Amino acid sequence: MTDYIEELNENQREAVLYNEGASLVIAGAGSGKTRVLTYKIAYLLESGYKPWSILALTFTNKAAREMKERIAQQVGERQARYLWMGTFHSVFSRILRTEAGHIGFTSNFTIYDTSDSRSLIRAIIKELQLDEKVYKPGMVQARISNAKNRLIAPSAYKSDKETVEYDRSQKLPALGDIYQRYWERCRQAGAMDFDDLLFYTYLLFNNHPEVLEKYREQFQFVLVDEYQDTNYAQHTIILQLTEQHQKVCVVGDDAQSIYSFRGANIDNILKFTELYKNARIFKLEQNYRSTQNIVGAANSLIEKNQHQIPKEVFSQKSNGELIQVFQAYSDVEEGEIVGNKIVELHRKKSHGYDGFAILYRTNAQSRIFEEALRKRSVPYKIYGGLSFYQRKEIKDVIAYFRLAINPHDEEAFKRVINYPTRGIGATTLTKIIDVANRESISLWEVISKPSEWALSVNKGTLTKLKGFHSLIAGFIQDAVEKNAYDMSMDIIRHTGIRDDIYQDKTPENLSRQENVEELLNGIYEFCRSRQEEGNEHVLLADFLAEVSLLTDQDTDQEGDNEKVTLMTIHSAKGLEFRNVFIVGLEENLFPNAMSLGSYRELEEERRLFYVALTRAEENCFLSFAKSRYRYGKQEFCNPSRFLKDIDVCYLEPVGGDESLLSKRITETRARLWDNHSAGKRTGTAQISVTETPVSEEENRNFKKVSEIRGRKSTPSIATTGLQEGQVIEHERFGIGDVVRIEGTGENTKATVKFRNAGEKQLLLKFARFKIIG
DNA sequence: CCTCTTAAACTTTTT
DNA sequence: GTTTAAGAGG
Repeated sequence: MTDYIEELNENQREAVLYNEGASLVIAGAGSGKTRVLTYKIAYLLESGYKPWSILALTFTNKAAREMKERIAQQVGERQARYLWMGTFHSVFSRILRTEAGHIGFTSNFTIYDTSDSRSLIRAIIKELQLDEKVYKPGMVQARISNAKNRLIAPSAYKSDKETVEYDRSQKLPALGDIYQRYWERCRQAGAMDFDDLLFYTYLLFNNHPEVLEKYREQFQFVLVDEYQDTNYAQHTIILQLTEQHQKVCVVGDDAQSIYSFRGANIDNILKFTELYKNARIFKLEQNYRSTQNIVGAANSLIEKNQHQIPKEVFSQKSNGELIQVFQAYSDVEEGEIVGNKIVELHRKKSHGYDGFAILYRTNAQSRIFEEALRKRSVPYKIYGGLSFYQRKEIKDVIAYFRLAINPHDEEAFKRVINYPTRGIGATTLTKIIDVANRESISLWEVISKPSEWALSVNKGTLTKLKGFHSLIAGFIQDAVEKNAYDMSMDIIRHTGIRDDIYQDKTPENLSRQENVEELLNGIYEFCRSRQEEGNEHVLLADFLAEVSLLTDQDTDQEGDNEKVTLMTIHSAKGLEFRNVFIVGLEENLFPNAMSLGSYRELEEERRLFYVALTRAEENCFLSFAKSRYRYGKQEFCNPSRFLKDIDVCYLEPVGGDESLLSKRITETRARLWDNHSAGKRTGTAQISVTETPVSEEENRNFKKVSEIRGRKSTPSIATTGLQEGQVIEHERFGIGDVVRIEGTGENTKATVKFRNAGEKQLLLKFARFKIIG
């Protein structure tokens, strides 16, 4: 028996060792769920399963990566690297790219993000001459997404009596038509949205039994993490893959189901034992994360929910501290209290900053805490909100990338046809779209043969269109052979983006420059790490395929240790922190006003609070403010009903009686704050005083193309010298021992066991490291 | 066709 | 308070 099995408690061990058929692991918060999954996969590998025959689906890419690393520590990188592990979306997009031909796509299909898809929906609403006030794009998008998650295609949608009747009663009879058009336009553009990645996987398996058979045979064991947050489509795909062999293990906790707005359905857990008749159920109830007080408080809260699988989560740790509840007079004061508390714990009890998290219900709440922490020079990192890839300048650049890979991509086309300005305006674009709709072709096809499709524009415009066309056509040609980094440099130069953002030094432009440089450096790193792993040709398409499913949760910045974490409760799922602050516990904020409509939604909010509480290992602090700025107006608020749901024996109220003093502080602060923001406005002008000429700036920040090329021809000094048994220090992976050297000359590969990063294979001609022993 | 000014809508949560 | 859409004027 393998030694790590000894580290598990009885229930965990049973869950790990049972591989005869389907199993459902109900894992309470902090009960070592990830540990069970990792050990189970390690155990499967040791029992003879090949790594590529195991499919493990996680909720975030980061979770997948971390789990892979942990498995690598057990069984070695050699095996772990071939595991199929990732989010539903990333794993199935990979399969869809391989099988694209079966469903009428090419392997280069674009993935539309939420804003691409919304913008297309808006365009369709306008084309159908519907009122945007009635058919709100966001709401239409939600309805379409919902249909897709239930695997209802446009044709089925339009022929379903009940749905049609419902839409009519809602005074939205055109929804089916919008859905149909949206569907077709996505196909025309060679694009899939997030929901399509699941829907088309289902269709692929459903309509092509031989393809399904292939993957069924390949994936001999399937594991799913966070099963309570899967939707009907995901659940159905799992069933397609595993119904025959029943080798499936799903792990989840109904009490932590917080994604119903995305179609997730708790009932998937309940239905599991109906669909897999002989499924065994394992319950993990011992919490290893939190103190007894925190677990007790969380239990007393979740008891208030009707709809749940009964279980008794318990902790054998110490009682720990009571949960402190702070009352603040304003949102700003709430920030001050939290900031002070963090500084206090840091100073007096020397708690490292990385052990702190501030969790809130909505992203909009982050600002105040940022201010408070900045004022105290407390380092912090913030997740969510506007992600890097959502920024305008980044989306613009990426839109060109997308066109170079898939010119039919309508949203990318519209985005850059006139950026940088080349005199092709709204009128021309409308004409192109009209022709495309009339002929059922993509916008790109229209401008490829404008006369053939009878596009009526004047001569000057036609020339401009031709210019744009040949620009993109050139990129398309180069993109199949050129290195992704060279390609991205070409694009930024030849499109005029570089000239546009480097022409002046306004603060906005400076930040755009920084962001574009960061993107380029990202691509550079991407190429390098791929090359190190032995891929000679890293194409722009490879980068795009990866980047469209990345979220900023997945991209850990260097030097992000020792920082306080700010995030929404949703993104905190699966994480743990020594000290957790749950803020904004007010009616209409948490529970959110949007969720007060139904009991179901209210229970989900309560589960959300449960998730938040159970993130804490040692200390948990709750806070609410009596007034808060919303839409620029001050609003008064009442404490959240959830505070009353926690048994008082776990709580310790703090402050709230120094009303006069606090009020005075708040007023003074409000005045100061006005001055502060006024000062900031004049301050911005001064930032641009220290300036370097554009060219220098460029040279400093853009890495030279020759750097990549250069190393190809001249192998690094290390290639010749490196021997087994030596110790190296790698630029990214740190210190490691050279285990093995294979191959000769150009293709020499080293297997290195890194002390922190696990075992890696490095292609020496690309690897950057130095020998230290 | 472009750009500047003004008005309105907006906030739930995310792959 | 912030961001994005629409309208006016060049």
